[in-house]
Amino acid sequence: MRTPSAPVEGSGNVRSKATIYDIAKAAGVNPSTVSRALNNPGRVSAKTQKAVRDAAEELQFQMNPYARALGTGRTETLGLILTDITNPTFFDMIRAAQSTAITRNYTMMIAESAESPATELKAALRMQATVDGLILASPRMDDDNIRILAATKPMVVVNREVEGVSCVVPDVNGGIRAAIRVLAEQGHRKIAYLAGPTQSWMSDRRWEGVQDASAWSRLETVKLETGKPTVDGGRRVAREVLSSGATAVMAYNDLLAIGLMQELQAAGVVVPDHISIVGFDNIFGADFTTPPLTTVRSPLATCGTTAASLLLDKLDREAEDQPSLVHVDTELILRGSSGRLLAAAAQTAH
Amino acid sequence: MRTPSAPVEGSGNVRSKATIYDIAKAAGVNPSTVSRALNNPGRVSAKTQKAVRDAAEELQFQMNPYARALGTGRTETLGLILTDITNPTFFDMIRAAQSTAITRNYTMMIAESAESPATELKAALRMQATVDGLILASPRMDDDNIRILAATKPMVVVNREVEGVSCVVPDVNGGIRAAIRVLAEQGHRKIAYLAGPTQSWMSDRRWEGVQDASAWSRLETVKLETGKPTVDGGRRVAREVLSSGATAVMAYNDLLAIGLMQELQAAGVVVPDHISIVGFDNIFGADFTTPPLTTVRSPLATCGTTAASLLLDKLDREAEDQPSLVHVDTELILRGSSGRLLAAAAQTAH
DNA sequence: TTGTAGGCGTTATCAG
DNA sequence: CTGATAACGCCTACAA
Repeated sequence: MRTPSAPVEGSGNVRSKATIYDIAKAAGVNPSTVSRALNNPGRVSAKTQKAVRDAAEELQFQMNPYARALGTGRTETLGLILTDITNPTFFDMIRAAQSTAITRNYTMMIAESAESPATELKAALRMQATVDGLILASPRMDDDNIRILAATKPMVVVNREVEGVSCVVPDVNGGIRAAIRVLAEQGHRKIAYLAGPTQSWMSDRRWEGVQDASAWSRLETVKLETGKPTVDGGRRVAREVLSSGATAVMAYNDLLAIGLMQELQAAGVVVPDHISIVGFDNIFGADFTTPPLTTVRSPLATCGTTAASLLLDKLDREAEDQPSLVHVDTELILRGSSGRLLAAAAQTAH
Repeated sequence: MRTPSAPVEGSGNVRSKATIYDIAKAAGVNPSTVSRALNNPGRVSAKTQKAVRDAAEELQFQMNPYARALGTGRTETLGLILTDITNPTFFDMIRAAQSTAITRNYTMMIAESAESPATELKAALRMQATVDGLILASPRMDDDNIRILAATKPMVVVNREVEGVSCVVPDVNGGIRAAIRVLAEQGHRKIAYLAGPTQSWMSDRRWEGVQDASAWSRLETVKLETGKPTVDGGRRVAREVLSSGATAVMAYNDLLAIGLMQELQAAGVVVPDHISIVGFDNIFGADFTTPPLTTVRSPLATCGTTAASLLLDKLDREAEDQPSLVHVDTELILRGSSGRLLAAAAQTAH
């Protein structure tokens, strides 16, 4: 009826793939019983249970996830899509999401979009076929596409708010207000915001936050566009920062902030005496710089954990639950790259 | 014969899963023809081709990878297993591997072992069931297990040499010799090596390299054990470094080096006047420190690309090819954390 | 060039 | 409690 098809060597070559059929034969039961014994421990007699387990052990049985997925549609796999794997901003989140997934016996797949909405959508579509649920981190595609995806399979969005979809979003205003307040007290009057990618929802939120808080403190603001939100991108915008007349800079992320600081320092500008710099995210290495970087910490690790948990809960419930919106707080981490403006120095800088 | 089972709404609800059967119906052909049209473009008439493609497009067809995998055993997926996702050492490698995989239309899955040989083996076993091939980065399990895994499915090991398995390994000696030579010229006489994880093959190679090069330059060496190869691990070993009498330190990796430097500086030790510090890997942020970190650069990005290519080639060939061993060169990146030993300072330090 | 039929490994649904 | 049997979606001889 069923050909084992194994090119059997005489030796105890226990290589490769034993199926539940092999176990069934070894344990003297029916394949379906094996399946039950392995999955619903309790719905099978104790001795059968043991026989099956032993045989499985003996044959080094490894379930074939594809065969299972084909029937059940479930793969015990989560997908995580982000804009740039190498962006340290995501490290904590990846790690956190990964480990909570593992804890619940799920595997995680990662893909990146290279900041392109199209690539992102394609990656998401492809992943949808493979995973039980998806986490979209800082997605660049438009709301409608996100909702379409969310309608297909459970999904959680991080770092962006989308109507009708579960989201985990840092509330940037707390951290920003603290930062602006401090900058104002230190004598700054004009703040430059280094914008993130055009498609970035979060960059807009941060810019809004900066404007609001600045208005409150009667500070002037100016928005400077940048290319990619990387160290290099920060370097490139240094000249523009200098000519903007701003004495303090809030960057879309730490990478930009660090790049800017490096370039300014190379040009003889003293941080923070001439210009104060504040980043976002508190990435790994943000405290390695001289001076160490003042930054608004987004608890990305918390976001990762929360997102994964939310998603896994959805999967467990299997029900059409309400989309939830989780806000996590941000805080200012005051370090050396921001400080009181030295009037004399300020003049030198221009 | 086959129940579409779709709870068909009247509307144009194109949700979820269209199968080749749906396409077949829409295009007025047999499912097998659809399969052919989609996979072997050319073995089907032009007009059928078009009809099928159009229908697929229309129905937003997404192939079910599991169904395909079940039959063919191939999933177009690569697995990458590493010891610690958050270790920046791997970032470049992950990225490089990922993007070469994508280029060849493969997806990549990532898992981590938390530095534990047992976890690692388990993760590898689990992944084997899911992926077409595996990349093991800095594996901690023993050679035999690696060979067993490699016998099951195509595999490439990075950062370690295993007899009979394809490996991509940085040749540390070039970089180490350069480092030791410079240190010797700068007046150092005793070098401390901060060891990596006990299970780390690469840590042993680096220690050997340090010993060899030191012997050549008639320098004394001492090996100091550390806990986890992290910034924190580096901090913890600072006291021991001071009491070792060494004036220069080579750390297993940059993380350790940075942690050590931070702790020493906090204790008033001046780097490099009192103690020179050299790291390994040239991770992101290694040049953020003050002084910036001197380090032996391992071209991990190259390793990632090479490993992925090797693996994909294996998969293409499908043949039992010879295991290859690729060496990539390392180089010394001389920055500020190493330098001439100041005699006066040296005395102060003890 | 295209259709038919069987199988991939597992789970689910029925009987027994 | 356990056995038989039919899907799950796709691929691939083989036949037409």
